[in-house]
Amino acid sequence: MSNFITDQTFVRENNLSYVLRLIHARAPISRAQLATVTGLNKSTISSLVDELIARDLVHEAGSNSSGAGRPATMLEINSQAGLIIGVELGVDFVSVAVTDFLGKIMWRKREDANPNEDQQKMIDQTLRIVKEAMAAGKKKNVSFLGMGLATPGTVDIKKGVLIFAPNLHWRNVPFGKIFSEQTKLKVFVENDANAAATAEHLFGTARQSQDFLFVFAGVGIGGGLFLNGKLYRGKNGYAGEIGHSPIMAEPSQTVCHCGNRGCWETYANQYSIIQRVQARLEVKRTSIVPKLMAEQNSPLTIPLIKQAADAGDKESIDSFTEAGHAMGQGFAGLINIFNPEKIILGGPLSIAGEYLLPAIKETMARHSMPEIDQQAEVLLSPFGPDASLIGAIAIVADDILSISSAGK
Amino acid sequence: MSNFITDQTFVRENNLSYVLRLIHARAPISRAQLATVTGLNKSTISSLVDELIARDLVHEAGSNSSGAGRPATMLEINSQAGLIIGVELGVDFVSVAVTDFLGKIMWRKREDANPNEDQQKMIDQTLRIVKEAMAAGKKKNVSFLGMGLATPGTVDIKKGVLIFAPNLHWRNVPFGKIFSEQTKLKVFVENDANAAATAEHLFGTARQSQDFLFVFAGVGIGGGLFLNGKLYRGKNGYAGEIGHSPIMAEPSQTVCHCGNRGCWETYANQYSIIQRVQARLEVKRTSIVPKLMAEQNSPLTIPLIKQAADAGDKESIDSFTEAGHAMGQGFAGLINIFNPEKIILGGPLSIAGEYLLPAIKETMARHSMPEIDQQAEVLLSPFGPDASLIGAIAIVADDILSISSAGK
DNA sequence: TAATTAGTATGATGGGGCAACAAATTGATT
DNA sequence: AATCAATTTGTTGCCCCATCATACTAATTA
Repeated sequence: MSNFITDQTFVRENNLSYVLRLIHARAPISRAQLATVTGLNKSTISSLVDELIARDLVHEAGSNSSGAGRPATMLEINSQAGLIIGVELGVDFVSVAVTDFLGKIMWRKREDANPNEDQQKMIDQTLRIVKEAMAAGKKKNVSFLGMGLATPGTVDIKKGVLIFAPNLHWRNVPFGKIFSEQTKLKVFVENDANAAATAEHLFGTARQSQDFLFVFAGVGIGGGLFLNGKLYRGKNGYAGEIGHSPIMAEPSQTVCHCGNRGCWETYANQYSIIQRVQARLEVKRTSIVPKLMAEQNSPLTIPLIKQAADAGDKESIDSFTEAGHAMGQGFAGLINIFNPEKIILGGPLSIAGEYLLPAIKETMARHSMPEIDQQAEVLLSPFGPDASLIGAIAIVADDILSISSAGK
Repeated sequence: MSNFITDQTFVRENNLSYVLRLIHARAPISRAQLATVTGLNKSTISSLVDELIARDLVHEAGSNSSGAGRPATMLEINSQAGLIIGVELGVDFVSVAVTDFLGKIMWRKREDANPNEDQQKMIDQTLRIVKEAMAAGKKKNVSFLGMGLATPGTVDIKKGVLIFAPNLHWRNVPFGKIFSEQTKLKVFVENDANAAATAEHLFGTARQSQDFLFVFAGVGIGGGLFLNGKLYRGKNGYAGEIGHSPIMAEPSQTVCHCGNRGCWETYANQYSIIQRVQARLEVKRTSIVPKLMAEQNSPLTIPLIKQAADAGDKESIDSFTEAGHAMGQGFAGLINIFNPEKIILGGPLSIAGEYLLPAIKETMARHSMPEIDQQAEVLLSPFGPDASLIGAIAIVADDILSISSAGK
């Protein structure tokens, strides 16, 4: 306690937010149950709920008579409180989605993109899709609550500026300003892994968790650290660069794009898997991978390897398993450091979760302290490769659930 | 915001605590300055300060007239608020200290001990020294505020029970119960690295820091994680086992006592340094280390190697440097993950800080992402090998600074 | 003596707590 | 079938006590 000054306004907003989040996490729930769970007086709960209903964030939804006594009026989040636009700027694509307040997708679109070509072009492309999304949303008679944008790299969330995205080769892009001017919406910008972690907390497998890690595996490996019940960002918002911890998974050490050797992510990112498959193909010719590539006129990609693995291709399965072991080594280190309730794997690589997870768990168990390992659950994100897109939605929803627009 | 319910009592206690900590960190300070810094109304500050003075935690200390206007009455912590007993249970020693409320040592004693021999014997030994300490403290006319105990291993701080200390081979020791029965004091039990981190936050080099790491280097390497302004303990209080992250510092991988190979601490703990010196001695005979060992009739220890290094002994200096590089590799990983304001090195090994630090910084810079590294400061704990002993004091002081005895 | 800064006193506003009450149901009794 | 007690839900009115705003007193300098 005691990192900030409080007053009665804080008490009110804090309790409003607490109750609102409880309803979000445990709906349907009655006023009486809320009073029991929070320890607040029944009359206080009534007053808080009245205000939430007046704000159109909550509504009553029938009554529930179980046993003797007056039946309870159940409360739930008003999914029609407004629409949310989420944008994920990936390394080679743009995804946009429109959801209701509960994260249910109403509309979505994904386009390939090339950030290396021209920054302005990619921003224009994104703007165009966002405007399509808004047009689609306007057909419902509900207003927009805001827009969220998730991107790899470090972000100044207060200013809404992307500071530096190594994989995009972008620096100092004022996304918040650009998109709020064009959409007239409140725009939130967040790191992709942090956004995904928020999505798990609000909509996914970490709704009750205070301490969990989200591992975003794709071109690189990024981490969203949810600690003591909130995102941990570190001094400058750089926290979570878990991919660059030095580990030794194999004798040969690939040079990481960060310039070092032995970075964990060089053994476990999507490129490492493609390389593993390529290396196997040179030795062994029975794999169905070349055939699939020819049929689909496609380069060697993770979805294609996954497809091959599903068809029983040993080279593909083995490559995933190998990468899974490398991942597990990193997970072990994380578990020793954080003693989290959960580690959730998401991002593009997570589509191969069924092949990665057993290897991850095996190596993790071998390399982490037994007392800690027994406590930690490893899970696949229910949002898979869309984790950060849903994350972009989640950071908007989270702001509203916080009540106080001043944040913190 | 919004991890807990609040009410007016919370507001009062929180603000009392906030103001008390401000006075602790920035004394001497006036009411007017407190009002400016906190943003609270002048009358509110007056009321809070009155209560702190009534509780004997703060007192007025002269006035300070700078420029025009009525001179300010300066406030400071009442160092005579009471005495604190701190106990550090090390792997092969027991240290006890008595300090005033500001952590100033009034009395201290250290004895060798052997935890492998007999747990009860070591507890009895500790109790004996604690009673000596209390007798010494009673000569002043001030009462005791409480007792803190720092120990390696995982701790249930609510119950005051040591859950498991691998280095001591102890399990489920109810220190809180044992010592509070014998001393009639409120007893706090905490992990050694967490305690040391608290000491840095209250009395040391991290008084203004919200996000910093304490690295306790000795028999093992443990970490105290101070994140978002408070200690992070993880799901079961196991967080901070940073020593068991798998890294590759050298080709040969020593087996760690945790059973794995390649753990960071096996390359950087005190035993690794002793081994490095021993290996060098076999090759080269000019070192003064054997002479020192003979003169002092001492085995090869870190203090002895430090002594040799101070006398210019190349083998000793090189051994420290080599271990420093291994440490730096681990530090780099930590900085990438946490983006902390500071990393503070303490514990037995820190007496060789002047030899370790340059190597640490060099390797750290090479293995961490440049943007992050430039932000992180690496420091030696001002308490050196006593970091956890002062930490035991600090956890008692911290509880009092929290005002609310219900904690949180 | 005016200007300036420090600290205090008083009443206002509005949080949550408490206790009595009203509302809506079940189920046993008549 | 009608009634009444028991039970649970939710509301109302009053209280306590946070901080705030304002006006005040206090102590210094120029």
